[in-house]
Amino acid sequence: MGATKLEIHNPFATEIATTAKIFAHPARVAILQHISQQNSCICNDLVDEIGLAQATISQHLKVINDAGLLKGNYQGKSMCYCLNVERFQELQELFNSFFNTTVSNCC
Amino acid sequence: MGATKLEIHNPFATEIATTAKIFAHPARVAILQHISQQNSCICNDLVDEIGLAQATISQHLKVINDAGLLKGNYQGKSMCYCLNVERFQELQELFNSFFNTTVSNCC
DNA sequence: AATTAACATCGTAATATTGCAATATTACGA
DNA sequence: TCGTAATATTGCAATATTACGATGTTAATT
Repeated sequence: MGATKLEIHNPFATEIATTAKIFAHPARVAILQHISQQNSCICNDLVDEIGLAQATISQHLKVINDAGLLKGNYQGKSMCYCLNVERFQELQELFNSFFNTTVSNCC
Repeated sequence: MGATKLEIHNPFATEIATTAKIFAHPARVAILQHISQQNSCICNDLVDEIGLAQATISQHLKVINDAGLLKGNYQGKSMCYCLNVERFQELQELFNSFFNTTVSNCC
């Protein structure tokens, strides 16, 4: 008991929830904001900027990356974390389709 | 260790994350969808519809209500859970302001 | 007043998430 | 190739979330 009963919910609800989870932590939102504001690709200063340990930042980046929200150069010392704008807009549209189909019918 | 370090993040990131958490569970998304699709105010069939125990549904409703997303009649046998559309649209705009200010500058 | 319907709340168990130290791994430069 | 910088992964510990049974609350009905 206690675990999320994912399987019982409809696919759209599950998709919205899964997407929302990406943004459900301030560190991940801050990371996305920071990557967006950077003119340079070298984003190894996220640790200083966000104020969490390197392992923790790396973990959050993995969540963001697994969602398909990053692209760029992932090799060596000068890594590059850039926003995958196409994917980001996809998620925005997904949210908007949820918001726009959810209306009030009573009261 | 392990707890979310909420206080270290910027207010906007925290606000986005807090809002995202509301939608970060499929049951809550499904509840919002169902309330939206109902023509009647009497929403006591959520338990049958969603497939979770009454206590669990009530708990999720509390999260949704605490976010200001519900309005209606909360007394006695004929309760009414209706969507507070104004608040819902506020949250949509909050998300969109995040999406629209987060862009890609490199790669 | 007692009953009942419809929820809310409490207590607790199960699971998920977050955070970090320690330890890989990877690629570049000397 | 050796050292180093930059990041990923692993292995916990701490905390948060989810779920439900049991019980409390509230208002309409009998």
